[in-house]
Amino acid sequence: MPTIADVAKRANVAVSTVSYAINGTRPISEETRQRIFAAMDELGYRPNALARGLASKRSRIIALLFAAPERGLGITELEFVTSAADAAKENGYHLVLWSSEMNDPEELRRFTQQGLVDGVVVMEVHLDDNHVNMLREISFPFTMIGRCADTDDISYVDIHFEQTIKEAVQYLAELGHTNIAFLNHSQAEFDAGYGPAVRAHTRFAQVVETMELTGVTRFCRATPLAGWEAFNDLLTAHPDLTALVAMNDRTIPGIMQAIAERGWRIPDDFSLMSVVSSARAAEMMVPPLTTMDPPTAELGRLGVELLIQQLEGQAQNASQMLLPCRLVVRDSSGPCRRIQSSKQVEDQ
Amino acid sequence: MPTIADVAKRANVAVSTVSYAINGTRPISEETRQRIFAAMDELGYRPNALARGLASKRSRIIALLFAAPERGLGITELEFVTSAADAAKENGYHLVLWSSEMNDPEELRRFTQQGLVDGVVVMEVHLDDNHVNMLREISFPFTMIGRCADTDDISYVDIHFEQTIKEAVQYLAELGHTNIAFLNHSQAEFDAGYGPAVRAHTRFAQVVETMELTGVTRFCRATPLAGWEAFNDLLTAHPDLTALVAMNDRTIPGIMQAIAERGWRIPDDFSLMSVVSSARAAEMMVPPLTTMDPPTAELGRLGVELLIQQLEGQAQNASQMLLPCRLVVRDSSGPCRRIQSSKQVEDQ
DNA sequence: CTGTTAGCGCTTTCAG
DNA sequence: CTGAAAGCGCTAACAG
Repeated sequence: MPTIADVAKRANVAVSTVSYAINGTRPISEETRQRIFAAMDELGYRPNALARGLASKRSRIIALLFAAPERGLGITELEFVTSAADAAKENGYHLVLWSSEMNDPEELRRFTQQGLVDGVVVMEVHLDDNHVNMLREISFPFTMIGRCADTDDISYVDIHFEQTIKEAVQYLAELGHTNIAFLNHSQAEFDAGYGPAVRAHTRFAQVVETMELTGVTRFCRATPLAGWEAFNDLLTAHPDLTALVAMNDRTIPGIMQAIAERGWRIPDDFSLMSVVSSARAAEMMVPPLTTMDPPTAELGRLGVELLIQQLEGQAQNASQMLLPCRLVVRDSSGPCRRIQSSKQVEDQ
Repeated sequence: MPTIADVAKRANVAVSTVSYAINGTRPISEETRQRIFAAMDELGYRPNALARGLASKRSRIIALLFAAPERGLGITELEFVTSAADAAKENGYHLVLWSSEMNDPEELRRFTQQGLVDGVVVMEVHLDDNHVNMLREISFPFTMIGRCADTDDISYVDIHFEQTIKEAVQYLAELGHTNIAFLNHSQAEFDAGYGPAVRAHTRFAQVVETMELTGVTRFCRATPLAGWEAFNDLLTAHPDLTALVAMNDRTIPGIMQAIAERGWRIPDDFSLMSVVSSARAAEMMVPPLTTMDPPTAELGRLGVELLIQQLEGQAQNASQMLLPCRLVVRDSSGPCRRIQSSKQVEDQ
């Protein structure tokens, strides 16, 4: 493997000149530039990433703090990873995965202190987040996909949950639904201050109140069985429900089954939709699920791009962006005939 | 950030002694060892990964070549990534993601020549694989999750497709099915020499022949719609089919719908199962899908562990392992009543 | 058992 | 516009 010295020798220049030519850090006459690049080509030279990083104190490596959520990883998380990796590569960075059951923030500190990475992108952020607190304390550069409660001076991208929940409820209301259930993440995740769970919870209550609808909320673990139980509980307590909004599509098969067991049809007798749910999952359902599709690829990409901007000093102050989910109407939602017809019965 | 020199000074030893103490490369008297580690603790010293790598010519970083398959990424791929990351961390390595639309193997060469990573784990391997050929040509250390046609001197872990297909067919045969369809990956993937598609194809033909069953094979893209079409085509041409084995669970919802549209019930009128399909996906179906569950976590873990063994010279020769999938009977498979009853009609 | 020192391959002052 | 040389922080001979 040829080194920069080999290139310098062959081009009849000093190593520093080669370095400047490569990095464009200093003007180089066109002629010597040509000579240098010719030499590099002929030798098949590639700068050594480690040496470069050691000397410049910038490794051009960033880490994705890839913490598995309590509910397990899904396609959404996968898309963060792939889009983050692509974005890093396009910007000339490498992406390392810090797959942490690092629930110990000390481990995160040790990792950052190895000098391997220039910054980290944190995902699965809680309102009061150990990892975020750690990084802040040691002033290590980072951005979030998601956000904690106190976001002063931190760059992040997150889903606009407030708007997402509102649009979902509004959509159902326009179809004529007035009794709507909201199936959140698990109680454990809510209690742990998991951002999406908390924000959506609060927002749903606000929205139904403002719109003068009847809303009921329930927590639910991310399994079909939990969905089945939750649905039956909800309908026992609130038989007038005609629609349900779920935070997690993993509950949906159980819900669909519970609906089928009542002899009901979707969406004629009951409407179902999921928020922050990947199109891929939605299209695996029968019938395909109406969802608010999250911009997963953009979130992953922006997470790393904001970090890189910050590392390269192009960012004066923190950029904070909230991205909307997009309503995609598929076949699981529509006007409700069940309650309408029973109302007609009452009216007679 | 303290350096090794600071530690040496504080412990009253030479830097090399500190280095040897850290790496255990040379015997150190217990007393000085103590002094050194005390000094490290007091200073909060962390060895610099870049410097260490540069000096030792071993970065302790490996890459996962994370090529997106034509059919898109699924939970199986996600599990490779997370288990690979965990395994790397447990062995003191970092894992970088080389998310390649690197269909250009030259890009892979450039990446390896940067001296950043000690080796790479390749996934989504084709029988004649550009990436593998490239790595071989430049003698860069690597292992495969999957395998190419010529595996001389290459370590790999792969699913034992031959056994998996056989067990799946055997299971269905024991339930009394004699007319069985096999829904492979897409024609494009087969033609590209994608290992699983080719091996499963060949094996299915063998197995039905040996067992004196009637088998029909069809390629199918990884979407519910393609599954729907494929199923209808198959049953038009072969009305006696009573069971289907699918290579990709993304086709299943379409198949289930097609079955429902005929007024048939699963599994009474038709049995369905998927091979090399994650439990997570299987449990999202209604009814839950019988599958041959692949050992995804082991595959990811072994992929990196074999690589690390090779890098650390503990591997004399290539280790090649084939792991079985595990039959998990859920609710989509059983004896067929449809054909039995029509046979009875004939018998009368 | 421990110390000295020459690199690893590059960046970046400092000097011209 | 270009060179010389001093590191970056660590490992691994080499020398005792």
